[in-house]
Amino acid sequence: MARNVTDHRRFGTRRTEILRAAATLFASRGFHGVSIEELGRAVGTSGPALYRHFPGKESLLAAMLLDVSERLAIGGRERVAVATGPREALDSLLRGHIAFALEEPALITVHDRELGNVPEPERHRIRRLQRGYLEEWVRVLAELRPDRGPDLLRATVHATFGLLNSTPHSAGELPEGRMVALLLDMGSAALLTDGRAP
Amino acid sequence: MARNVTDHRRFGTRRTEILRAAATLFASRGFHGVSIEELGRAVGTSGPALYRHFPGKESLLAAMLLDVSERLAIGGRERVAVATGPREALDSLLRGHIAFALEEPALITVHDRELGNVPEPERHRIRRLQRGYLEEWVRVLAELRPDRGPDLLRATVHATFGLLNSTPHSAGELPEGRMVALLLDMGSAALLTDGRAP
DNA sequence: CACCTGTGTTAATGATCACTAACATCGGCC
DNA sequence: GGCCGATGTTAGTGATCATTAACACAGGTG
Repeated sequence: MARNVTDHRRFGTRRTEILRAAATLFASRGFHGVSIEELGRAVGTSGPALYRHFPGKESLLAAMLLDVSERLAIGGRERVAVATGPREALDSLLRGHIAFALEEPALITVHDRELGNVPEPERHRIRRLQRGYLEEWVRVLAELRPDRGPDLLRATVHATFGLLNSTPHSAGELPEGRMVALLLDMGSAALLTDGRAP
Repeated sequence: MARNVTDHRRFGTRRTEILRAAATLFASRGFHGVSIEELGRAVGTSGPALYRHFPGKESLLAAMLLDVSERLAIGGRERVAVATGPREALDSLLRGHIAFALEEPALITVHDRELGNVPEPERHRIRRLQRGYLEEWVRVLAELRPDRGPDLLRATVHATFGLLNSTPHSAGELPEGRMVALLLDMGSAALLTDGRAP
């Protein structure tokens, strides 16, 4: 039978709770460094209960990365669609990514460390989503830096992601508002530098 | 008896060979994702042979991270000592870090992911070395940006490390020379931006 | 009330892992 | 030539792990 809305919601809540707990554990000790038993304990059950929600440990990771990648990709597309010009679009992409990285540091960390542990059908989908998100940035940046070729643009965006995603590792160094401002400044500067040293 | 130079060299070579192989394996699958047997196979022996060189898996990781941290810290100190001014010092720090990240992507990756798996006496030493390296950058940057407080400077340098260390993940996108130039540009821009949007 | 579905439990099970034991080989040195 | 230290080997060993089996129980629905 088809599951009704209430069931979907309840199911989703539990699932989400597990994914959230798993994210922080995976982020701090790595996928292979966390046991099913530990994951269960983190949500108040014992290990094997998780198999009611995911067919296996790898599927849990896959679901997590798929969700992150989708949120980033969809968010990016929406922000660009709404913006009135490339400079505004880039600024919005930056703000969105920074907000995400500060709100969900564990997810960001797992997202760019554990792709290799996702089994193959899903890995490909995640890669596609990540690539789509990157290309969204590249398209915007291409309008602002028409002198640069696509490979250079991709590398530029990649490095900027590295900058923005480093937040989890320096968490707590600065109050959130100042961290947002700093990352925005540094990200813009890194993306838009024309190569002439100041 | 004291080991003579030849023995030291041979010993060092084998040890180094193991550490190098371990670095690439740890970088791609994580500390817990690689078995002793695999580590051995990667250097042409079988698993337990490694216990002739390291007392355990964790000690192997500790030796690896200690070595990286030392090389970075010592290299940084030397570069700053030799430079004639802060701008030159910063440029030299950037070039040194970029060269390291491009030459040893696996080491850089393991270096900022696996500290948590190092047992306690060594973990503390590694942290101290990492901190020393960071402070070297902070001291230099403080001279160029006297308006900024130490917390802001630390966060700035941290984010820059994130930018520079992202290279392993975007390897092969650009020929090495252009990658160096790009990272140098982006790093300088990120470190020195004055916050006024261009 | 009977049943089904969602969710949990504890107790295997077989694989894998880090590490140890016992033994082999080989090169240099007295 | 015999010893010894460095470096291997294979065969355990006990722990831990992911996963499965068998069962329990609650809530809603027929």
